[in-house]
Amino acid sequence: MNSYGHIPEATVARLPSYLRTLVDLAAVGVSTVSSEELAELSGVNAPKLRKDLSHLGTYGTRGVGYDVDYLRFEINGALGLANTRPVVVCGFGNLGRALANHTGFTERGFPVLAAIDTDPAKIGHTFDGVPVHSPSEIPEVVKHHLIAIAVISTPVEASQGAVDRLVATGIRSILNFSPINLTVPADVELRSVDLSTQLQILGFHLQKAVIDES
Amino acid sequence: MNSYGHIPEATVARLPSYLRTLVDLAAVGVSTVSSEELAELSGVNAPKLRKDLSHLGTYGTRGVGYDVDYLRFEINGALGLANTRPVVVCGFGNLGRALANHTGFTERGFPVLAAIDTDPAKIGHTFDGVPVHSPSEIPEVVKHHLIAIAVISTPVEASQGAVDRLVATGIRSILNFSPINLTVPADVELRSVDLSTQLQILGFHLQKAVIDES
DNA sequence: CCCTGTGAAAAGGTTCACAGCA
DNA sequence: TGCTGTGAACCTTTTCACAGGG
Repeated sequence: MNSYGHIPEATVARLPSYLRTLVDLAAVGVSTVSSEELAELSGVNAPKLRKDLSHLGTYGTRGVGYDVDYLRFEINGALGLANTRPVVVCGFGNLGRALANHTGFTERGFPVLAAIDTDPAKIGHTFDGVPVHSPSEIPEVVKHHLIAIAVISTPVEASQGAVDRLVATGIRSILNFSPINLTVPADVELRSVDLSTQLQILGFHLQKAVIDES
Repeated sequence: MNSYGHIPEATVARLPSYLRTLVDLAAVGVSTVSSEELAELSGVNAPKLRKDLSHLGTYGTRGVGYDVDYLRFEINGALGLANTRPVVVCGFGNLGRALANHTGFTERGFPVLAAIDTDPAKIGHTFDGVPVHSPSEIPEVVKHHLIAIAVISTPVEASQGAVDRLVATGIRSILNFSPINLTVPADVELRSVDLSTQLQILGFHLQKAVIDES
């Protein structure tokens, strides 16, 4: 029942990285870690890490550091990972299949329990344990698997339609990989990851480096 | 030779989205667009869009709006997309293959010209036009294809090693998809996209919504 | 003495109202 | 009049220095 006060968005975005580092440390048998070490391994600076953790509570021991298992438990709780969130993948092409197979999803409490695709050759079959359904079956699939989150990996032409169907069945969390700006009601949380956008940002800095040299 | 002054990072991150919208508008035959429309279609508000564009230059016409083709040309130039940047994909598993096939990469000037993998069954073969090489061939591959950017889609255990090899051959732009915090020299730009991090952020807000209701 | 937790300052980003040009 | 471009206010995030408990 801890409500964790108010955690800034920038902090929330970094918590998964800290959690990953803590899991790795625990696997290697480390039981205590300083903010300096944890920050270094997580790719941030120490004051930022401490400020981030201070928003969750005071889980460290002055003069010592943080207990790996305890901090791990607390971040896990803050992120709501105590609960498993079943996921449906919409669009079972190359990317969709890669995502459905992504072990990191299941490992972190986001099992992909079903996929949606329009290809009759795929519908009704199961690939790597993931059953493929037609778009018309979305309501049943969502209800049956208690789906909490939808991943969009359809071609761009199909993504807005898929989102509309999902929203109509009550889905309120969507992770979009198709390169298009989707429209959702205000109470639906949509996060978009455009793979080429990342390359374009890298491209910008490459070019800037050349200009700066001249 | 336009150096574009100094463009804030937050603006750079949004330019690809504006560019995408402009390309779509041009495809539908729209030749002029207001900041209000362009912002709406790009998923931002109008003042933010105008402020972003003001960092590139004054490309609009007061009382009228922006010329779609001209603005598209300018953003393209600002992002350095006038040049093609050949890409190598390291780790040719499910995700690597999906990325290598991703049409958005080639369309936006980032052709995937080669892949690297340790699997002897893949090395020496070509999949969907992408030749697969062994890690030891990285220097030759980079030189031969004038590779500018590397994408990491290896298992976590292999990613730091792959990055080290790439950096040694002179690669200075890396897009990492493996869920681990990689270490690179200060002059190498590393961007990381952890797919499960995005789900965890969605999970956080899901949980918060439940708490807020109580 | 060591390392965490935090207030205060600085930097970066967003919003707004409106000046100014077509 | 209409819509862009921008200075100023506001908010968020980061940084820093150090207070304070083990």
